[in-house]
Amino acid sequence: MPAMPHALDCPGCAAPELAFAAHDHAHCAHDALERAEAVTAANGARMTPVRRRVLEILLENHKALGAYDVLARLGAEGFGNQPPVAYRALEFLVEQGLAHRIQRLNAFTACTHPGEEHAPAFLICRLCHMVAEAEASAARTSLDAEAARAGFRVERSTIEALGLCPACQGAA
Amino acid sequence: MPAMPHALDCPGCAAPELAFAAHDHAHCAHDALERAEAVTAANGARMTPVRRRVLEILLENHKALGAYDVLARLGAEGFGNQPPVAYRALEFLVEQGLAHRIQRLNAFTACTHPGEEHAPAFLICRLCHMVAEAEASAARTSLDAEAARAGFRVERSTIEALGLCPACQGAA
DNA sequence: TCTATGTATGTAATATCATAACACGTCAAT
DNA sequence: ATTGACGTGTTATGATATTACATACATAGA
Repeated sequence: MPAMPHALDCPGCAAPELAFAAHDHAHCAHDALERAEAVTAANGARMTPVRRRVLEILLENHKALGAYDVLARLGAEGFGNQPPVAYRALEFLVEQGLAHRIQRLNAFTACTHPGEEHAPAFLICRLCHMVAEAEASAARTSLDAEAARAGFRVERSTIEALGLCPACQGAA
Repeated sequence: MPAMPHALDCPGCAAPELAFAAHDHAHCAHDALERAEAVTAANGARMTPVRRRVLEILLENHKALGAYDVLARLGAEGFGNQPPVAYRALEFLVEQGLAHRIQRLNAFTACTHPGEEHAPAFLICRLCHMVAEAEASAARTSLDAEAARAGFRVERSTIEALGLCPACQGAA
C-alpha cells in the first residue's frame, strides 16, 4: 500500500480537515481500516471482530454515532446487544487513537488520520451532522498559555466548534 | 454598588480567571448575584425564586454541579423535585449568561463575570474539581481561522481544559 | 376590576447515555 | 493441564435529559 501516491490522489486523506469536501469515501474508509490494523499491531493490541466492525461502522460516513446506534448495528449482526459491548469497543478505539469522542454530542466518530500524533479540533455541522477534524495546535498553544497565566497545568483539552459546513451554508 | 473600588479589592472579581486563587468568596458570590439581577432586568427577563436559588447554589463554590445535584437541593427546600425544574432554571441562567455548561462534566457552573460579553475557556481541575474561566479569544481566533480554511462557519465553540490547578499540582 | 395572554412552575412518564459486577470462553506461557 | 490475562456476553442499575400536559401566576388591555 503506497502511502504517498494515495494521499495525493485522495482529498479526504491528503487533507482530512476537508471531510466536508467530496472525496472517494470508500477509499478513505478502506485506508483508515488498513492503518488501524497497523496501529494496533504496533501497539501490541488486538483488533478483534467486534472492534473492527465498530470501526467499520464509524467509517461508513463522517458523522458521529451514539454508542447505542453502534450497539443496535452490532446486535443486528449477531454480536452482543448490551451496552458494554459497544462502550468497550468504542473505548478501545479511542485509546488506540482510531476514534474520537465528541463531547458535545455524546457520540463517537472515526479518526480520519489514525497513526499520526494529533489532538484535533472538531467541526460539527448542526444541519447535516457531519464532523471534520481540524488542526488545533495553534488554538491549543493559546489555551495552554492562558492556562499557565492562572497557574493551571493542562493535560487534555477539548476543542469543538458547532456551526455550518460549506454545503449547509448554501442551504441556509 | 461602586464597581471599580470593589473590583480592585477582590482578586476573584478583578481577575476571574484566578478563581483558583484565594479570594473573598462570599463577596465574590454576593457581587455575582447583584450583577445577575441587573443583567436579567436589562434583558427584560424575570429572576424568579427558583432561578435565583439555583444561581445561589452554583455560586456556593467554584465547582460544577450536575443538574440532579441542584435538583436535590431544590427539592429539599420545597421547590419542585422533578428534573425539568432544575434543567429549566439552569437553561435560563445559561441563556442569560449567568452560568455555563461544562460539556466534559455534564454539569453547570456559575459565571464569574456576568454581564460582560465573553465566551471563555474552562479550566477543570481533575483532583479538586474546581472550574475557572480563562480568556479564550486568542484560541477562538485560531480555531475560527482553521475552520475557515475548511469552509466551515463557526457559530459556537467549546474550549475546555482538563488538568491540575495550582493547589493540586503541589499535592500531586 | 376583570379577563385574556404569555410565561413560569409542578408533575408524571419516558428517553437517552453510561457503568458495575459477574460468568464464560479463548489463548498463550508455563 | 493449569494458570493467568484478556475479551466478550449478560444482568442489573445508575446517571443524565426531554416530552407532554396540568396548574399557577404576572401583567397588560378591555
